[in-house]
Amino acid sequence: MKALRAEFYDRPVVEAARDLIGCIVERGDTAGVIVETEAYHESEPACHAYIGLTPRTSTLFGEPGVAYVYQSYGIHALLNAVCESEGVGAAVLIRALEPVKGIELMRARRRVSDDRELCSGPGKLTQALGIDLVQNGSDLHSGPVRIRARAHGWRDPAVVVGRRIGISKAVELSWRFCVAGNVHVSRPRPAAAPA
DNA sequence: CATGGGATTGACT
DNA sequence: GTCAATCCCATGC
Repeated sequence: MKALRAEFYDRPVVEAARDLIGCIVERGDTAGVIVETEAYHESEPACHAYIGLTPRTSTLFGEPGVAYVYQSYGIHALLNAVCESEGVGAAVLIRALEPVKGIELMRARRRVSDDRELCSGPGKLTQALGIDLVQNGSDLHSGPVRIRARAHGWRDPAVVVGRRIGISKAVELSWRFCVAGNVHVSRPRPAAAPA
């Protein structure tokens, strides 16, 4: 299982968001399969890069294949994968994982009784994997946070497309991608894929 | 330097 | 369903 190279991320961010579904995020002894993503691009106002290059957004405008980690609501760290060419502000928000490795450690960090609560949200999964602002700007190919290619059984996942969550601008864009019917997707869960 | 707004979560009614 | 927690950073005086 190989970590994804920078070329994977150096293309339209919506394509990368769709194709990251089924890939694996690994951090130390913990790992999970990506089951939910959202795309953000400097051309639309919901993206942090919309305002232009600032100290906060400099990671977004940097090299593709790098982690953009920022603090939300003062409490949560949110993990993104920087996409498109250097100089273009775009990233994929990792919104949910299906835990596959280090589940005991995740339980200890999250302190929840239901395993569906371990990684079913962007702030939950960073807590479960021990990701914080220190990892902002780190390389997703060499670690400490790595994203690996799809494993067997995830080569062609059923993906549901919908509107992004928790934003007030550019809500009409259908840039959210979820694995159909997966219980580890965050709420609100999208409708099942049409037959 | 002071202010205000979140790409959320968890506790509570 | 409602709502507070809590802090980085962009903006404005």
